[in-house]
Amino acid sequence: MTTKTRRQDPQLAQSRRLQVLDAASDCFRRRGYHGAGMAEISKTALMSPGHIYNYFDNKEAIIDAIIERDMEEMFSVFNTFLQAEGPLLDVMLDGCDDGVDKHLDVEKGALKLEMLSEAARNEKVALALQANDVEARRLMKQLLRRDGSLVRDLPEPELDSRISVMFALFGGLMIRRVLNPQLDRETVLIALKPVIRTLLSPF
Amino acid sequence: MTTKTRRQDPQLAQSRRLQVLDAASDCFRRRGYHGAGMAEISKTALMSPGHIYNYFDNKEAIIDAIIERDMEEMFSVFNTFLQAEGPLLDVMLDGCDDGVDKHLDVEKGALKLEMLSEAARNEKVALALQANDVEARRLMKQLLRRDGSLVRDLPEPELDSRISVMFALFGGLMIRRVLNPQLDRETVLIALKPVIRTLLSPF
Amino acid sequence: MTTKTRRQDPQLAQSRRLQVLDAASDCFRRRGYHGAGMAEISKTALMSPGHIYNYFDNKEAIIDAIIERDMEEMFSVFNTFLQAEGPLLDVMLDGCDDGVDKHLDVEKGALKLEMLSEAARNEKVALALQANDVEARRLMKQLLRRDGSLVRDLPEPELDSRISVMFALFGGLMIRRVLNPQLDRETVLIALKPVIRTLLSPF
Amino acid sequence: MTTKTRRQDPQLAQSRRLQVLDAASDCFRRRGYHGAGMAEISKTALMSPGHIYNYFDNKEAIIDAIIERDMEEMFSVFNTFLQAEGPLLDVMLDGCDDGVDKHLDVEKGALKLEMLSEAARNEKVALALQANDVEARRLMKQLLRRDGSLVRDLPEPELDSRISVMFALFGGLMIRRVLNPQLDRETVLIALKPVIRTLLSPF
DNA sequence: CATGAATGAGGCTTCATTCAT
DNA sequence: GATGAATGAAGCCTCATTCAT
Repeated sequence: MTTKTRRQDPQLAQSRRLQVLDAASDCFRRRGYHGAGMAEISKTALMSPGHIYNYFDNKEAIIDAIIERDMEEMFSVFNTFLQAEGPLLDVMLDGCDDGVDKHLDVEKGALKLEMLSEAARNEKVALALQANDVEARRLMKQLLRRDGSLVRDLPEPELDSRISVMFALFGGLMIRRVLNPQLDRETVLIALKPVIRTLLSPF
Repeated sequence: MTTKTRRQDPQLAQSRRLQVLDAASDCFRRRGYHGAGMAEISKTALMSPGHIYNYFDNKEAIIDAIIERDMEEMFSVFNTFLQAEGPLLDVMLDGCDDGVDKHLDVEKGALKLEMLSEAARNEKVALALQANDVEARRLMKQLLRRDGSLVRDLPEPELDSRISVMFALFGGLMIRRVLNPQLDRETVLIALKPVIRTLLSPF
Repeated sequence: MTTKTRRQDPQLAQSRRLQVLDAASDCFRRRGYHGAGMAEISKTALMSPGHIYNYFDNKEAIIDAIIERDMEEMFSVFNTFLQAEGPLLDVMLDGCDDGVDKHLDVEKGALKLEMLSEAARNEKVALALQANDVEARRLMKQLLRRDGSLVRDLPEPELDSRISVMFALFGGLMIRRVLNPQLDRETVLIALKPVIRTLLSPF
Repeated sequence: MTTKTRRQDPQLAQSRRLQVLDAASDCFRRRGYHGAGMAEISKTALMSPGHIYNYFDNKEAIIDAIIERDMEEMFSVFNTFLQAEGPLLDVMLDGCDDGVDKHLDVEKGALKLEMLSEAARNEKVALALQANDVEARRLMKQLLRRDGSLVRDLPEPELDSRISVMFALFGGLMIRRVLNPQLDRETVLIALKPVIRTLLSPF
């Protein structure tokens, strides 16, 4: 039934790719990109090392794919915001809780940090992440310029700054989590919301 | 000249250690912890690979020492703030420029990110960084509680939150730099200063 | 149509074998025995990798079969000579042009050299090639002993020597081609024909 | 005594390089370039695999060095001829015996064939061998043009042809040896010398 | 104190071969 | 008969670490 036939099944191929991606994400998170060996990844993926190379050209292609997957996930989050009704400030403040949760997630954070530090020495990874970020900033700006935003008429550079600071804030939470594992969502939110309010209102 | 005894010159030993630390910082910055080999470090330090092991047990011990040194540097920054006169808000807003500069520095950032992602999988590194952070938060709180602070009388959790958010903000700048290399200090400051003002004033 | 029985069609089997042999010859020529993978061969043969193993036990069996086929081809060349009329010297000199062409052919040469160097370490290949050579020398001697040969009455060892030298000469052309790709047929023939004349006349 | 000191000893380095070269020649001969693994080479060289890479960038660099070594050996042979007195024909006929011996040497031949077939698919190896051959032909032509040569005044293309044929002849002996291991020097010489005489005299 | 030659485990990747379908 | 997904041993190479000098 589920396994109809094995002959050139794109369904299967896709599922195998995901298997590898999941396993690799896991391993990179736990051991880092360099620390995780293909052997471990293949074992985690319940697949022979050699077979992984039917789906990915090499180890780097795997992290590339992981980044791409991340991108898609992020876009969907932005889409949620873009489709939300009402004043932007409220929408964003409501979204804060989830945003903090996501960025305090220790597992996701470790993987993201791993990719970021890999980017510092791996041109290709850097470019992928940067392309991703360009898009994220574009979507964010769209959000800030839409109806119901208190900052929709501010000049470009000021929006750029607000976006950078806001992104820094959330990105920085991943770092906080590593440096201060006790940090919890509620604590963060106390000061975070006022800051978000500042960033989404004219100064 | 100074103590001509041949055996164990602690002066020399210390200088040799620093030589290695400087070289290693440089290499880790450029190539990352895993990317930098002992061979390269030893060449940069003008010292044989073997000899490095007279000062450090292994590669990991080197990054531990670098972290420790980083800590000391950070404390001196805090001391500057603690000794500054006048209303805290002004002191901090003045300090912002330097703070942004430091956290946008691409080289330092790369090394820091490297250490952070190493922390995710290396208990010892994690503990060192966390200990450092505990101290940093303690010093920061001291700052917020001192005379001339508009938030000195706020309850503990609220201060904790403000500190975490502020730290996240600056830490996040390192990430921004990787994801958006064009980002410059002036742009960041536009929105950053209002945010700092928010964080240092009662809501 | 021909014998519609589904099971074991020797006709088809034979054609499949040839398909593989042609593909493999091609691949070995281009990439060498070790350089050509079964994947490439199977793609060239328009056949799945697994299916090849229905016709050949393993990769080595393929090169064995190729050698065998080469042998047959060579015999047919000799037969042409054996059936030619007229004084041997003339026949051979006429055949020279084709012989040079064949041995300067870069593709065939690459494959032959491949097999020769494989022979140096692969007993089975060596024996096949040697058996082939024994037969070639036998046919050559038949040629030299026939009517119209100026050397037909010379003692055995002398004929053996002439044969060996002549074979060395043509074999060596394959090597020349690798070492001196500019070498062309006309140039070779200038000195080759006098040498052949020497070899086919009493000293 | 022999081991004066280990500090940066170019003597030692050279001897280590040769150790590797000898071992690799041996292994390539026995197993072929692809068949011989670095592990086997390192074991044969009594040296760890890793250490080999202190002397050679990679496996290919080893075969390059072997080819270079071969070149030098060949040049010294030509020098012997160039320095010999008397009519060229006599010099060469005298040199024949050694030449045949060398080209019938089964070990050297296997290695040479290996390199030749590797050249068919490895550009760099091919270029090295070809450069070598250009030089060999140049030296040979020098020989044919010198005093005491019966062919010194022949036109260029005719000399080129004679050289190519002569080189083919000797190169072909390596092949003969593989295909006909019984072949011995004396047998070859019977017909070889008249051929050489033909090649070194006007037709 | 200092060197750098030497080691060898382990990393990524390839590829001949198998087998369920 | 035929497929191609899957295996895993083995290949080349790197690099942290050791040790004789």
